[in-house]
Amino acid sequence: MNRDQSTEEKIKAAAKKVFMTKGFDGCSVRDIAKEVGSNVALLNYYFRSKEKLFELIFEGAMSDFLQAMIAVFSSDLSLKEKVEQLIDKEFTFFMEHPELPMFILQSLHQNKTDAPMPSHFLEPIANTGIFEQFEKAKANGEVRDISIRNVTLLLMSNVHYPFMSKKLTMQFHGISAEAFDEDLKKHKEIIKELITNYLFISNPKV
Amino acid sequence: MNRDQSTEEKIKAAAKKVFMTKGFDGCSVRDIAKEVGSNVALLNYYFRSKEKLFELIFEGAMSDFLQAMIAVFSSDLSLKEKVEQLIDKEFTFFMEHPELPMFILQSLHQNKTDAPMPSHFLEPIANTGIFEQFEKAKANGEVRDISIRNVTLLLMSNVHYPFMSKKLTMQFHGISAEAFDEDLKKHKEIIKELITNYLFISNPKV
DNA sequence: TTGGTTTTTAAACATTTGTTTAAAAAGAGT
DNA sequence: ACTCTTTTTAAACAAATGTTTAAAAACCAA
Repeated sequence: MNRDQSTEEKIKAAAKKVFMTKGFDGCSVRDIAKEVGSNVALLNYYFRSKEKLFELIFEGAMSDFLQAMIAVFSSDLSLKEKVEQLIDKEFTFFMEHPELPMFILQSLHQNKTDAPMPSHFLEPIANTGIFEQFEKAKANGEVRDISIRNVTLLLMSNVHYPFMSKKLTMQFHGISAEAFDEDLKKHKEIIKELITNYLFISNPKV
Repeated sequence: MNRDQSTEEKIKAAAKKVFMTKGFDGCSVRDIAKEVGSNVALLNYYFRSKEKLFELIFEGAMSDFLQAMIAVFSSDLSLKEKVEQLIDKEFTFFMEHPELPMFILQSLHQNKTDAPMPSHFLEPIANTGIFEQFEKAKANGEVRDISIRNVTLLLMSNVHYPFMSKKLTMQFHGISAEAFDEDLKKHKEIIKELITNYLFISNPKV
């Protein structure tokens, strides 16, 4: 049957690279074929169309996007530790995949994937029990009275946006990519302190 | 010479609308012409090409983007008041132009405008004296020891991202647009408290 | 080798793309 | 009315687009 699994994978890798940097509308199937080093027809041989190929890449990206979250949430830590770990893990993850946040938001923005987010993305998160843990902590008075949705917005804003704003920020301040990466590290520490300080009621240890 | 100034303006308005929602790559000049209700040739008659028209729209958007900032910074307020006002003003501004942050970042991301940010965008901000005011407040001990670049990143993250993440957040939590807008308002209040609390050293008034 | 299947290719396809051309329509001054 | 300029249009252009076709190449079992 098969022997060379790598062709299909090569195409997916190339498609991911091209879609990520140029977006669905910003590239042609020939761009992807050139990246693969082969013919356009091959893409439609393995995947049925540009759209189908894109949906595959998008779903993979979305999956990656949520992985770090699930890994942290399903661990056996206190809420505060989870928040701190989440920020750390997401930052190291996005350091290696800095295009991801922009790709996800841009794709959703242009209705490039019309379907509502499939439940197999969201259920694993709910199944970690993070929501219950949060509500309990709120009832206990460990955590400020704030909705989980606002916590999410707060976290995502401070974790995703910096990676999306790289070019804007570099131009705005006239700094190099290296200087920006330094700012990123600093930002991570800032928001860790800032967010935990805000969310968690300081309980006098003594 | 002229009599009907409105044709050129109509095209610009249509182009703005279409470019904002679909992006440069996501639309054709015929889409814009249809929005205007006229011929494609007319676009190239007034503006020389799709790219030229886009650059015009982009510059206008970038200008709007920075207006609120300049207005607040050049006022005669304390730093803390300026931060609070900035958050308020930007939120009300983006409530009316929710597509702007995504449009700006997406355009920069795809090098759709290769040129570095022109100085006529940045100089007005520097000219408000906001940087000096900030450094002085830091020296006075009113403000935490943090770089202006990190303050900017913090503010932009929490002000811009929410408007970009609307679809993601709505799908993520399975909520309506109205519910999301409520979350937005709450978010604004949260970050006002959160950021000012973090930045400004509480000085005992008594 | 032979025959049959899978993979890869070059070429063609019908549309759509941004832009240009040339003519028609509208305006303005006389 | 007439002329000259400005504005608008329909049509055409070459190039690029996503997709399909049909044949070549590579592979594998006999």
